[in-house]
Formats: sequence, C-alpha cells, structure tokens
Amino acid sequence: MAKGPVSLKAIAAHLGLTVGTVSRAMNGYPDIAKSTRDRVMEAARELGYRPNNAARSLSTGVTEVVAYIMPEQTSSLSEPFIAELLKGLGETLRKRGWDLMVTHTTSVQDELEQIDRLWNTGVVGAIVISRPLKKDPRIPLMQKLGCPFVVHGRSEADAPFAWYDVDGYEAFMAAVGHLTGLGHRHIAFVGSPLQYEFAQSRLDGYLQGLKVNGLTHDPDLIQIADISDAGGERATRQLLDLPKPPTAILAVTDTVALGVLAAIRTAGLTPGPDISVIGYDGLHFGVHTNPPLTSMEQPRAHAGRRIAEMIFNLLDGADPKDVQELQRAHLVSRSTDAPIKSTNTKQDNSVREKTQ
Amino acid sequence: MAKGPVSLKAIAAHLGLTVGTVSRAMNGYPDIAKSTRDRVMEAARELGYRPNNAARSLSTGVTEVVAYIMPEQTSSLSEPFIAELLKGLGETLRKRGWDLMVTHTTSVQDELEQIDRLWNTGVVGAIVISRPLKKDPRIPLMQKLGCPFVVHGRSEADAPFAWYDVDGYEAFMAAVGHLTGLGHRHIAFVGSPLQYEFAQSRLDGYLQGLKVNGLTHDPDLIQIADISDAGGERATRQLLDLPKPPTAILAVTDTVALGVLAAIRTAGLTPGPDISVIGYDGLHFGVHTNPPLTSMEQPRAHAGRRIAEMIFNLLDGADPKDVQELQRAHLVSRSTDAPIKSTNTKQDNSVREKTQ
DNA sequence: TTGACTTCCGAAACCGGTTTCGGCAGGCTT
DNA sequence: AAGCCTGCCGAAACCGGTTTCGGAAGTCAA
Repeated sequence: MAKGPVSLKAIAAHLGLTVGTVSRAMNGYPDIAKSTRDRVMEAARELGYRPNNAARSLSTGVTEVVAYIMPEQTSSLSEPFIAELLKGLGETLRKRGWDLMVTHTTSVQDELEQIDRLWNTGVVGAIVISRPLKKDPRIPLMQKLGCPFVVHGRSEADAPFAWYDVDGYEAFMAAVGHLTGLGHRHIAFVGSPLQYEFAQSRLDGYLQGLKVNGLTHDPDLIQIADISDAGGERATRQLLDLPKPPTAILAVTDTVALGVLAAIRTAGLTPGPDISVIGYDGLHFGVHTNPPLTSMEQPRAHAGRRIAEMIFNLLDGADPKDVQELQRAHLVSRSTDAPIKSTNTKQDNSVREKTQ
Repeated sequence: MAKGPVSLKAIAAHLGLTVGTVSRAMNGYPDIAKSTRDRVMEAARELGYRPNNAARSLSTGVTEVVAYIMPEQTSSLSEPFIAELLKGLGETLRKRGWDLMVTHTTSVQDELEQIDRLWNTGVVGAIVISRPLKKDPRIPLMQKLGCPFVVHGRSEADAPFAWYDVDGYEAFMAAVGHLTGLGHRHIAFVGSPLQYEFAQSRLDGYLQGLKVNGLTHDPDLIQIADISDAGGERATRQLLDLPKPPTAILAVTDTVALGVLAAIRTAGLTPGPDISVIGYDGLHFGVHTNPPLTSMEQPRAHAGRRIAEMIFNLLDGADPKDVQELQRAHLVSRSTDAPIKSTNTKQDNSVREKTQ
C-alpha cells in the first residue's frame, strides 16, 4: 500500500478518467459534472492524494514559499525577537498553504546573491527582509527582479515598496519626554551604526525629544555601539567616564540595554535610582535583569501575522504603496526608570578633565 | 535583458545545441567533448543561467530542502537556543546547496500531518525534529515514510535512527556532585513534564547523583513545571514552603531557572549565598540575570552544524545506527552556586506545617 | 428531422529540467 | 577497402501536474 505518494494518475486510473479531467475537477473548473467532481474528491480523500509540489510549481510558475532573510550579525540576545516574528509569519502563511524558509547570509554581497538565487531558481515566491539600511541595495534588487517582498522596517528608495514598521522616532521622543518628566536633563543615547535606518530614526527621535523639551544637545552624550550587550557596555563606560555623566541613558535596543545595566552596576551604581535606563523592544527577559529593565515595547507577535498578510495582499495584486503599516511602541515601566536623585547636581567624578 | 531567469533552452539556442546536450555538459557526463563543455560553461556564466528548482526536483525526485519542526510550546525565553541551532543548520546546509525550512505546528496531530505533507508533497527532502517525547509518534512515522531525518535528542524506538544529543543524565549527575562538594545535602529538582525524554533523563541523572553521593531521595524535593519562567517560579514557591526547604535547586533548563531565581528573590532570599541554583543550557543571558546564573552549558553552535552533516551522511547512504552523537555539557560557574551557609541547619520558616 | 447549443470529458501541449537510446562521423585495425 | 570502435551529439521519453482546445454525446427548438 504505502508505496510513495498518490499521484493524479493513480486517481485517474482508479476512476477511469484522464489526469486532465481529474485535475480540473479538483481545481473547480466549471466544465466538470458535479457527479464526477464528487467521485474525484472522494477518491482523492480515500487514496490519500498528495499533489506533487514541484510539478505544480513548475506548471503554474509560482512557488508557495516565502524566504525570511535572517539579519546578519544578530547577537544571541536579540533572537527572541526574531523567533516570535518567525512564528507569527509561519503560522499565518500556513493558513493559505504557504511555507516559510529561512536563510542565513554572511555578507551584503552574499545576501544579494541569495536573493537573486532564491527568486530566480524559483525556490521561493516572495521574500521578507528585516532591519534595512538607510540605502539598502536589496530593495532595488527585488524590485528589479519583480519579486514580491515586504520589508520589516523602513528605508529610502526611489519607488514605493511594502513595509511594516514600528515608529522608533516617536518612541524615543516619548522616552525622552518620560525622562524629563522625571526630572532628568542630562540624557544620553546609546545607539547603533547609522547605516541602519532604525538606528538613525531612533537617534532622530532622541534629538527631537531633547528639542521639544528644551534640552540642549550634547554630542558627548551620544555613543554608537555594536548591537550587543558588549557594545552597550563599552559605550556606557565611555559615558560614565565623562566629566559630567548622564543621569539617564536611552538604549537603542534591549540587547544593548543589558550592557548598559552591566556597566552601571560595575561602576558601583544601581540602574534606576542612580541612573535611569530605558531600552527598546520590550523583550520578556527584561523582567529578569538586574534590576528589571524598563523598555519601549513593540507589538511583536502582531508583526509576523501582519507581514504575512501583507505578502498575500501583494500576491493578490495590491499596489505596494498601499501595503505599508506603522505601529507604535509603548512604555512598559519596570525598575530602571526613576526620578532624578536630588543630590545629583554634585558629581564625585566630575573632577576628571574632559580629555578629548 | 533582464527578462526572467535564463533556462537551459536559452543556452542551447545561444550555442546551437539541444537542451539535453547542455544539461549533460553541465552535469559532467563523459559523452561530451571538452571543447563544448567549456563553451556551455562559459555561456551559462555569461548569460547568468539559473536552473529551475522545481524542474530539477520534479525530474530527479529529490528536493534539496530540510524542514525543521519547531518545538511547540517554546517560551520566548528558550528561543535563543533554537535560533543558534537554526543558524548552524542553515549555514552548513547551504554549503551543499540545500535550504532550510521551518514549520510551526499547533498540536501533535498537526505535527504528524505536517510531516506527512512536507515529505509526500515533495516540499522537503529531509526533516529535523527537536525535543522528542519518550515515545514519539513522529519517529515511526518518518521511518514508515522513508524520509531521512535526524532527531535532536534521544527517544525510545523499535528501529535505530539518527540523533544528536547532549548527555543530560551525566550533566545532572555532575551538577549534584558539584553541589554536594559545596556541602549541600538537601538538593531539589525543578523538572518538566516527563513525557519528554530530556526531562526524564535529567531527572534520572539527578536521582543517580543523589545516590552516588549517598543522599536520600526526598519526593517533596522534586517539582514538575512548565518549561517557562512562570513554571519555574510556581514550582520554587512550593519548594520554599516546605517545612525543610532545599539549600540548592537544580533547574531542568535555564528558562525554568529564571523563575527559580525570581521566586527566591521574592522570598527575600538571594540566590547563591542563601540557595544555590544551577540551570541547564548555558544561555548567554544568564550573565545578565540577578544574580548571574550558574548553568550546565551545552555546545549549541556545534549542534546545528553536526545535525546538518548527519543529514548529508544519511543522504550519502549511511546507516542511521551509525549516525548518532552524544556530546557532554560542562559547568559554567557564575554566581548562583555557593557553599552551603553554616547557619543553615536552623530554618526560620520551618515552623510551618507540611500541608499536603 | 435537422441545426444550433450545451454539457462534459479526452487529447495533447507545456513548464524546465534529467536521462536513456540511437546513430552519424571519423579514425583505427586487418 | 571493408569492418569496427569510439567520440560525440540529437531525439525523445519522462517527472506530475495545469490549461487549452476540440469533439462526442445529449438537449432543445424550429
């Protein structure tokens, strides 16, 4: 019995029909008698028919698979974020019979090569990328290829494209507002390399937040770090060595914020009471850090679902410029945001000279 | 120019050959003149030939994709583990031209259905599953289907199969040994549901560790919890409410250990000095917990690579019984393992009666 | 009864590769 | 010079579906 998957031919033979007729019956063509359609459906169910994917794909020209290009350089700490995205993506795709593929790349060049390969060999029928650069070569490439795609994040591009993003600009503006409300006037920003669009917009939001709250912009309070806890730690050491260290630090991601917390603790201070820290992402493990991390939470489970739906919209013929969605982050206050210390004007380590 | 992918036919036309000849030239058949083979290769490179995947798959009957079945019920905290595995898997598969697909399932029934579908429709050519049950229906199913597969973890089965695992039994035995060396005699175990093979073997290792160290086995010190921080927290509350609470707790995973730490802190105690805690997995975020978590680390980056290689071994005809690998975990000591407190014999909360 | 019109299915081309088979041309032997 | 062997390529079947086209039956009206 169980000798490989059952083909159309098997059903046709079983019923005394031709494969063409069986195929049309299963695909709802109107030129098939109701009675034979029922017989075909019944036989398919009974025999356990499994349509060969390669054959369908070859014949129709579409492949019901979307590729998710893994952001390179993802620290293990940022993975929960991606895993939740993948879950939402995968489950929603599945509802329309699509599957999800993941691809790890080693460089920008490799990334372009993979996109070209995945699309042109017909391995996938659509692509999702995350964390775009301000000028991201992948976007014009996919546009040229004619491959349906959704970008998780925004980017500059000549032609409009489909994207899903959370408003980091607004979030960091709000975070600055929250901290000024707590009395902070000396707020630092630990960011990541500015070729990433998200890094730039969060920095811009921080700067705008300073402006609307009447604070002056001190370049020393801006540090650019790797997207990792180690990066955040290095950057924070720089900030703490300043003649006049910040009383609050905004971190571009929760991963970076972990390093910020570590550096503060290492300096003998306690995050929150001594120096406020706010991260971004709202990752769950923030409740287990020392102390629990205040963060700007973004709707993560939602992201994967929506991106999958956007893919289907594109496939159904929607104009990319109509397939764009901007969500908002909101503050989840745990233990690292606190009012400024009253004794804060005097700084022990302000005797040190500014060396640069 | 850029009008869709270049097919064999295009090359054949360009060179005045037939597709069959071009195909054989590219696949190294001996009946092709060296000169024409060179011409074909050159033309393929020049025109940017992209073999259609569906056509190849249909013709050869193999699909160069492996599916990774996502363990259901993965808390967001355990995701770093999976992400690292996927990375190793994906990168190693890519070296031989294979791609990686991920599938999220909603139930055991759905899982079996997905495996059947993925294999019988030819969407994938091999499968990897994680975290098997002691008696896992997926294994006999894949054996019946004839689908090459590797199990990440061990399981009971009639016929031998390929697996990669880390010795949890030995690890928990060693952990108990480490704690007794620190003077602990009252060691608890927070485990997960015993239908999972890994849960059972880690529990067995714990029990064996007690035995070889001459400790008696107290059933009250064994708690079974969900694989999550919340589960670990609930279980630990039970332990702390005991007339004679443990002086050390072994957690079945780092995720669970996070909850253990939280419960201990909530009770006004500090993990390490007051109660030792050892987790399992060695996840990096353990350095950021309060306090940093001691854990049994397993070689994670290695796992993905090896599993991919094992897939290829299977594909190359290896006998599944020869494709099995057992790795060891080793203790990474951070701050939650400490000598037992000398004042420990007297317990403040031991006045409470045992209620169950 | 004949013509037009449906209804319904078979036949066949096609998607883009892989692989088997057969035969032409040239060089070799005897 | 006939026969044979080898090197090399074209022709065609095949994988398992999808889709177009044409025609055989049946229906109905004139």
